[in-house]
Amino acid sequence: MYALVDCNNFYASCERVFNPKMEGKPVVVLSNNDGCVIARSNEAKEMGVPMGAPAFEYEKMFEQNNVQVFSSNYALYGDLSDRVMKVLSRFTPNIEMYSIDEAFLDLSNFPYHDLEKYCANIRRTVIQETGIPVSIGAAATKTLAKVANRYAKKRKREIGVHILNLQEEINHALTATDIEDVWGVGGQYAKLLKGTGIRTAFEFTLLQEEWVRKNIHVTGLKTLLELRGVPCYSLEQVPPAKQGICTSRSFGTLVTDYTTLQESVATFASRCSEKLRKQHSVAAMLQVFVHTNPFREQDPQYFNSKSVILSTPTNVSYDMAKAAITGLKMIYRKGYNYKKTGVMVTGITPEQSVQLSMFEHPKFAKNKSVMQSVDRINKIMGRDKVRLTAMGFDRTWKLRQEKKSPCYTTRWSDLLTIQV
DNA sequence: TCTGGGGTCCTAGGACCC
DNA sequence: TCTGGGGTCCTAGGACCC
Repeated sequence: MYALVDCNNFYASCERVFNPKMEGKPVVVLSNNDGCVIARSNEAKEMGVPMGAPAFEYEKMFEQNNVQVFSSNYALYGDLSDRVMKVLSRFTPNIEMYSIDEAFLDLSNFPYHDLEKYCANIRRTVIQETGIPVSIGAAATKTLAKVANRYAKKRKREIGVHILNLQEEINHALTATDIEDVWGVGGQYAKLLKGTGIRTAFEFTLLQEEWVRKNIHVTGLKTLLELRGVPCYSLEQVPPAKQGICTSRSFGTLVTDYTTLQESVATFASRCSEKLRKQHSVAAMLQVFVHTNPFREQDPQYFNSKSVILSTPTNVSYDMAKAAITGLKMIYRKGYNYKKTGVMVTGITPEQSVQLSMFEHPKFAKNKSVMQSVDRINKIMGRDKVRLTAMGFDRTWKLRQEKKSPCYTTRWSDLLTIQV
């Protein structure tokens, strides 16, 4: 049996932990740049705020209904996520941290008649020790555990736990699940399936395997089998090494000049290098992209990207920033309002197994110790305390974040004070 | 009239997830 | 005026190899 533990309305719940006045009130959290709604409390959902809603369209509605609005605070969410995962790890050694707010637990070794109690205990402990409410669904496959979790969240809100074990119960839950709510079925396939008369997860399980294989490919077939109780996905306790790493941002204001774009691109390249060093790997290729704002239809639009091959795979900030700037120079065009740039690195391999370039003088040891020192200083003194000049110092392109809550758990100056 | 067979690697595009 | 960011997998097609 797999259990899926999913934090309820995670970002919204995080905002409430240190601000209990918001209990029972509508809360929404916005994406970077305060752009879209990416998390909603139940109250906000019930008021009809859709996922992904542009914040500016709902500004009045938020005001009229006293909705608490927050910019996203990833330092806070990341830290609370770690705490939740730590609590879960006490209940089983076999855990897969699937996303910032979800974990699969392998409960195969637990006697089946205790499962409901055991899950209820997990749920109680998490909320008591972290303040984050969770829902738990358990079943024989991951996809069915997802179904069970959704069922627990929607129909058993008070209990918050649902176990799918008997075929009768499974069929009932599958019938109550719309096809577009199945894990692995997105908008496009849901449309296709509805076109052929399939509306629920249960109806989907009755389809022929060949048809699914042909029209929704092997991923669809795996979903079908998982819903029938045949496990196709196992627990991934050790996250596989990343194949690509990307850092990109939309700008708070539109950018037209080359220098500012270059500063942003150098910053993102440096950030990618940090991420690579953190996982002890190097990248062989770097891609830089720029684009204008597609929502401003009156503006001339420009999307472009350029790949740069790194002669020797690297994770050294200045090498990568240099490559990114080389690429940017090739695609920069005057006369556009740029909205977003980004840097992506691929061809990722372990640091220890780098193939040296035939024509380059090996200066690995030196670069490595410089980077290690920079990382160490920045860890103690704060991000970008030591930085590349190319990154600039003004950050005129920075994010808009007007409603960010304090970093209650990761910054001394933001520590909550209580007056008695 | 006829034109081999069996591969790999890379990229782009489309689907999906949170 | 204002519309996020970071990933995965699969397939098809082209270029290449012997």
